[in-house]
Amino acid sequence: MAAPQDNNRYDQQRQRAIRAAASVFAEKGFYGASTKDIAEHMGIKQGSLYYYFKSKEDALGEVCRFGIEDYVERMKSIATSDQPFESKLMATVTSHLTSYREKNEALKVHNDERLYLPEEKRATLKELGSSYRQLLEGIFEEGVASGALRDSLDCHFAAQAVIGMCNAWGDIIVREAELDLFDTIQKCTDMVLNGFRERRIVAR
Amino acid sequence: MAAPQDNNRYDQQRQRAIRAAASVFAEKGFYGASTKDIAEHMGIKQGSLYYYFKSKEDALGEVCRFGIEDYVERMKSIATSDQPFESKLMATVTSHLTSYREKNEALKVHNDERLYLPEEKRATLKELGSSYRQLLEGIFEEGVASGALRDSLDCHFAAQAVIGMCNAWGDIIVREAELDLFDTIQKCTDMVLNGFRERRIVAR
Amino acid sequence: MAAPQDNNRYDQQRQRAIRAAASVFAEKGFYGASTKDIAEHMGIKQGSLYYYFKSKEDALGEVCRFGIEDYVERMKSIATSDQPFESKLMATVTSHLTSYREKNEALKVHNDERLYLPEEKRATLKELGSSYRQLLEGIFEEGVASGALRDSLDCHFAAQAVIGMCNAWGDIIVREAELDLFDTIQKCTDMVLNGFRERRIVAR
Amino acid sequence: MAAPQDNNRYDQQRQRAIRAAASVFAEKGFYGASTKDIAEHMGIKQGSLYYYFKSKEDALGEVCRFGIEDYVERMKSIATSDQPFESKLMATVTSHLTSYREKNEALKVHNDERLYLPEEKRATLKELGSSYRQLLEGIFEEGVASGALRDSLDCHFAAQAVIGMCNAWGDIIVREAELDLFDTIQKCTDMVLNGFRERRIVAR
DNA sequence: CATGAATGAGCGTTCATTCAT
DNA sequence: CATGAATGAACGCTCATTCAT
Repeated sequence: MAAPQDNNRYDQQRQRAIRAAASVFAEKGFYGASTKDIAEHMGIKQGSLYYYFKSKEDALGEVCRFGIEDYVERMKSIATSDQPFESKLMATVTSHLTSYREKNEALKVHNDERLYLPEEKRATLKELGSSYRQLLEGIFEEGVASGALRDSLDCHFAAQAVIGMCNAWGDIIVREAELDLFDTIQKCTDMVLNGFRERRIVAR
Repeated sequence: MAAPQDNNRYDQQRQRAIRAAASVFAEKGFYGASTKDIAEHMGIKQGSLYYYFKSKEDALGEVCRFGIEDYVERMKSIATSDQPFESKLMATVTSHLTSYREKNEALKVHNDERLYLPEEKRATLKELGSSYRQLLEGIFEEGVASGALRDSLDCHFAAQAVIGMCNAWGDIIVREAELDLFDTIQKCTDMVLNGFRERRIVAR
Repeated sequence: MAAPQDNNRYDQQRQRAIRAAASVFAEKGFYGASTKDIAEHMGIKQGSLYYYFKSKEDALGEVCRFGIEDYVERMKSIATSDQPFESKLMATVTSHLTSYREKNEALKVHNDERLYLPEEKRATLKELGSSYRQLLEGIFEEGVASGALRDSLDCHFAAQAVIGMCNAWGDIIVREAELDLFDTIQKCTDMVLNGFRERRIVAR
Repeated sequence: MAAPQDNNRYDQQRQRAIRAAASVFAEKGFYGASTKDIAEHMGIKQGSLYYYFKSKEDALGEVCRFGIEDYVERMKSIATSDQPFESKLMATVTSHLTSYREKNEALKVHNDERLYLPEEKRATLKELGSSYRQLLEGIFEEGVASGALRDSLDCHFAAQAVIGMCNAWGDIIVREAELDLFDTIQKCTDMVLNGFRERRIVAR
C-alpha cells in the first residue's frame, strides 16, 4: 500500500506514472496502449518508464490495485457509517455510478482490463473485489436484521446482483453522456428495494 | 440462420473453429488471444485457421454472430406468445441465462469484445441488440397495461436493467460452472418483481 | 526442348499451363501472382498445378525459356535470311518492338521477372540471350564487311546498344498505347544508322 | 536536398540503410528482397530496420528518391551552362552513366521498381523524370537551332532514346564492374551523333 | 488425374524491453 | 535519472507445397 503522498521526488513521479497509465489504459485498452503512449502522456521517453514499472503488465497491475483500493475504501466508509440501511444502499449505488461518470479511470481499467493480468495478480485483486462484495453483503445483512429486508433474502445473491447491475449501468453511463445520473441511481435503488410489481405496501 | 449442424466436413470444422475462438476470446480477450491460441485450442496449426476465417477480426465477428443468433429469435417467440407477464419475464431470464451455458461463452464475447469489430459489423449487431431490448420493453409495457406492474414504471429503464443484470450473471455463470442456474433465474425474476424489501402485499 | 506439339493430353495441358503462367506472370509479376491465380486461369484447382510444374519457380523458368526461345528463333531466321544489312537491322528492331505490342507475354516475363530465378537457371537463359546478341553482332559484322558500316565500329557495343534501346522503347510502348509503332521503328533504325547530326552524305 | 553526410549517428545509419536497401532491391527486386535481407546487408537485425524506415515500401521510396535526387539538378546545370551542343550531350551521358556507379544501384531500383510505390509517391518521381526529359529535349532543340543537328529531328524521340539507352547501359554497368565507363560514354555519344553507317561528312 | 484440406515456413510489422552512454 | 538505439520475440497473415482420398 503506497502512502498517498511520499515526499521524495521518485515516489511523486511514480504516482504520476500510475495516473498516466490509468488514463492511457482507460482510453485505449491495455493492448491498444503502448508504453510509448504512457511515457509521452507524462512527458518522458519510452525507455525511462522502466524506472517506475518493472513491465507494462506491472503498470497494469498497479493501476488496477490503485483503482480498486480507492473503491473498496469508499465502500468501507459507507459500511461503517451510521446510517439506516436504505441510505447505505443508495450511497453504494451513488458511489459506484458516479465513479463511472467522474472518469475514475483506474476503476474502469480494473473492470475492463484486469483479465490481461496473470492469474496470480488477478487473485489479489479478486480478494479486494471480494471484500467489497462482503462489505455490501454485510450491509444487506444489517438490512435483514433491522427488518427492512425480508428474512428470506439471499444476501450473497443480493450483493452480487447489485454490483452486476451497477457495472452494467456504468457501461451505459460511459457510452451515453446525456443520461441523467441521479434518476438512474434512484431507479436502481428503487428496483432493488421494491421491484416493479404493482402492490400496496403496509409499512411495519 | 446457419443450420446448427451441417453435414459436410468443412462446416463442421468451421463450427469447431467458432467455438474455439469463442472460448479463447472469452478467456483472454480479443487482443490477449492469439490466432495460435485459437488454432491450438481446436488442434490445428495456426495458418490453417485461415481456411475457416478470413482474418482474426472475421473470427470475432463470427463468434459474436453465433452468440446472439437465435437470441433475438427466442425473444420474439416469447414476446408474441400467449402467456401472462410473469411467465414472459421468467422465460426471458431463463432464455438469457441458459444461453450462456449453451453457447460456449460466445455471448460473453459478444458483450465484451464486439467493440473491436469494424463499424459496419457492429451496426448489424447493435440492431439485433436494440430489437431485443425493444421486445423486452414491450413485454414490460404489457405488464403495466395489465396492471401487473406499477403505472409509474419506466419500461425503458426496466428493460435495460434486466438485460444488464442478466449479462452480469452470465459472466458469473461462465466462470463458475457449479452455480445453480435455476436458482439464479428464480432469484433474479423475484428481485425484479418484488425487490428485496420486507412488505405486505395486498392483492388488488 | 519440348516439341511444340505433343500429341498426348498431358503435354497439351502442360502447354496450356505454361501459357497460363505466362499470362498471369506478365500481368501481376512473379510475386504478385499466386499459384491459385495460374490454376484458375486455366480452369483447374491450385493443387493440380503441381502435375505440370515442380514448383512455382519451375513455372517461371519454363515461361522464360519458352519466351526467349521464340525470340532467338526469330532472330535466327532473320540472321540467316538473304537480305542486305539495312533490312536485317530493321527486321530485328521490328521483331523486337512488335513483340512488345503483340503481347508476347512470355518474352515480357523473361525480361522483367527472370531475376527471380535461381542463379543456375538464369545462367541458362543468359546463354540464350547471349546467342541472340551474338547473332545481332554477326549482322553488324556483315554490315562492316559489306562496307555499309564503318570499319571502326565496335560490333559488340553496337549489338548491346540496339538491344538496350529496343528494350527501353519496349517499356514505353507497353505503357503508351497510342504510340505509333512503325514510326518508332523507323526512327530507331535511322538513329542507329545515321545519328542525329546534320551532314551531307556522299554515297559510295 | 538531404545533405550527403549528416554528422549525427542517426542520419549516418539511415544513409547506410538506404544504400543497403538499394543494393538488395537492385539484386532481388522489391518483392524478392526481404526486410531481413536488407537488415543483414547492413549488419543489424530485421526489426531494427523499422527505426529507419516506416515500412518496406517507405524504404523503396527513399531509395528511389536517393537514386534521382541531384540527377535532375545536375541536368539543370548542364542545360543552363554555356557550352556547345556536343559538350552538353556528352555531359549528359557522362552524368547519367556515372550516377550508376556512384549511387549504389539506387538509380536502377528507381527505374525497375518504382512502379511498386503508391500512386502518390510515384507521381512525385514521375514529375522529376519528366522535367529531366524536358531539359534534355531542350538541349536537342538548341542543337537543331544551332544547325548541329538535322532540322527533321524529333527531339522528343531523341531525348527518350538517349535516356532509354543510358538506362540500358546503366544496368550493364551495375552488373559488370570492370566495364570501361569512359569508353562507353564516348561510344554512346558518337552513336547518337553519327550513327554507325559508313559515310563522308562534308562540313558545312 | 484432380481435389479439398492442411501444413509450415516465411513475411512485414509492432513493441516491450534492455543497456551503453 | 534519462535517453537513443537496438533487440528479439511475438503477431497476423499469405501461400507454395503436400498428400490422403
